[in-house]
Amino acid sequence: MNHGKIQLNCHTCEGRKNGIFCDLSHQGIENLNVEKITNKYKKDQNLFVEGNSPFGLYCVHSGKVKLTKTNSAVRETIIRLAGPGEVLGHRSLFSETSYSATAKTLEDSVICFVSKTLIMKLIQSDPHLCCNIVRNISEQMGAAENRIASLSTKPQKERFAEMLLLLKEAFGEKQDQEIKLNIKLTREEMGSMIGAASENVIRLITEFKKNGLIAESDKTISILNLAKLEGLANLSY
Amino acid sequence: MNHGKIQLNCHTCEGRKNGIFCDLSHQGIENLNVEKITNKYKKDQNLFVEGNSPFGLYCVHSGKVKLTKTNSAVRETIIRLAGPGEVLGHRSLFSETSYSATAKTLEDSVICFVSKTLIMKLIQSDPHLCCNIVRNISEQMGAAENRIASLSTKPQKERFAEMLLLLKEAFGEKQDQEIKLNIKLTREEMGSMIGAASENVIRLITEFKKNGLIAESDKTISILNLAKLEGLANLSY
DNA sequence: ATTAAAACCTGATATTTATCAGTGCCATAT
DNA sequence: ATATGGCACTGATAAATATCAGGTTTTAAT
Repeated sequence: MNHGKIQLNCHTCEGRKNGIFCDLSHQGIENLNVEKITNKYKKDQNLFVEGNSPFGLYCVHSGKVKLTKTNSAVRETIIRLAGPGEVLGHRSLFSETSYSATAKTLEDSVICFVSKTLIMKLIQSDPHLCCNIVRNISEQMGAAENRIASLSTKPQKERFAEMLLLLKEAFGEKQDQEIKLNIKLTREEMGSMIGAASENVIRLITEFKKNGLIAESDKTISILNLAKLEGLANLSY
Repeated sequence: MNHGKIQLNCHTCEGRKNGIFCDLSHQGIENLNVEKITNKYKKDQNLFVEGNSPFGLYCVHSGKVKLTKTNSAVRETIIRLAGPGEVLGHRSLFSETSYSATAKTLEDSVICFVSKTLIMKLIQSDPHLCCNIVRNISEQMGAAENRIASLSTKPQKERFAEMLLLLKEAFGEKQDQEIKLNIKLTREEMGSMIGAASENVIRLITEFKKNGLIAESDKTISILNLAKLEGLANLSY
């Protein structure tokens, strides 16, 4: 087991270059680099919990995180999945409310913490950052609106096909003829992404496999027939 | 009929004081005041249409607007309702995509247009504005997440009760013992807010009336028994 | 005032989806 | 090696929801 501290360099961090810190000044990146706190998380650890008060944001370096809401104490809903380069917890940080969701690692991950104080300091010195945050949240808002429309109007099968396509956008890796979705989710978790009981997800997976749309090995789904899947998803965007 | 131009003063505009322009500098407000373009809209007019490119944002002075998405060419989904003081179109403006929804007036309205150029100029001179926009979108994102969770896990009746409570927050006016929801929506529109067929909305309204939860006069719903309604909505926030 | 269109309503039925019960598989801890 | 718990799977049934068909009322236009 490795108990050693991890040293990450924000200047060269690949994830940073696509995220909200992409066009920070050299000095800003240096501040980030010095003040950020990097931690290793095992699978199934919480970064933060619904109801708690935010004191900074989290930046995924490696690994994957799910954001969930536990509605009415019963079924959980996955609000978002975040992979390398993505930022978590900024929404609650700026709306000045407590966390509206719980963040939990889906696999062993390395994640940096950036304090609220530092964020505010960075925004002062580098106003661009704020615009990037607006852009980031705006894009997530767009995704959320699409999901609301899907949940409101589409049947489960279409939503499931759509989910596979979204996973492809975020975690897809082209391999020969097929596209491997590089993320491991239980049937239950997939269900909580599209508002379906896990039993129904199982049935849909069985059906899609039978029809040659997808395959699965080592808990990982691959898309075999993208065109057909897109047809099934009945996309409008 | 009144063809005259409307003169609105941003300095004294009540709506502005709760919105993203709330703590703009005096000079910033003056720029807004001079450059904004004010228009009257009849009921059912479009401000912008899904797929078009944004060139500014819209600020509701009076009246009400619905933001809808027409998924898969069939059923429409209401993404959001906006009343006086609320801003529309900023999401697409900043994510630099085309409009993902259509904005249409629900009643005769007066709405100001603010060009993208001016917004960017204001952000330059008054960086606070950007933070307010972040806060604004963050709050909307929170609402969107709640809706996703509701649609995913709650039955129609709960979602309908929840919708009435949200309408109360946005448009409720206390009158004696009851709370009047100052907005006129068709059964169809209410259905497209909660992902339900209009027939089912009709049945729910009938049921709620019978149970003394709500009343209706002149197409306007009033909440008679708030506590009972909150119980039915099974809120988690 | 008359007509047309839109919205509202109701019951019956079909479809979708959830729930329940039971089984087997597989990883992992003892 | 074997128990154990979690996950995957399957079929049957129940419940929720959509759709359809037929009305009535309301609203708006001529």
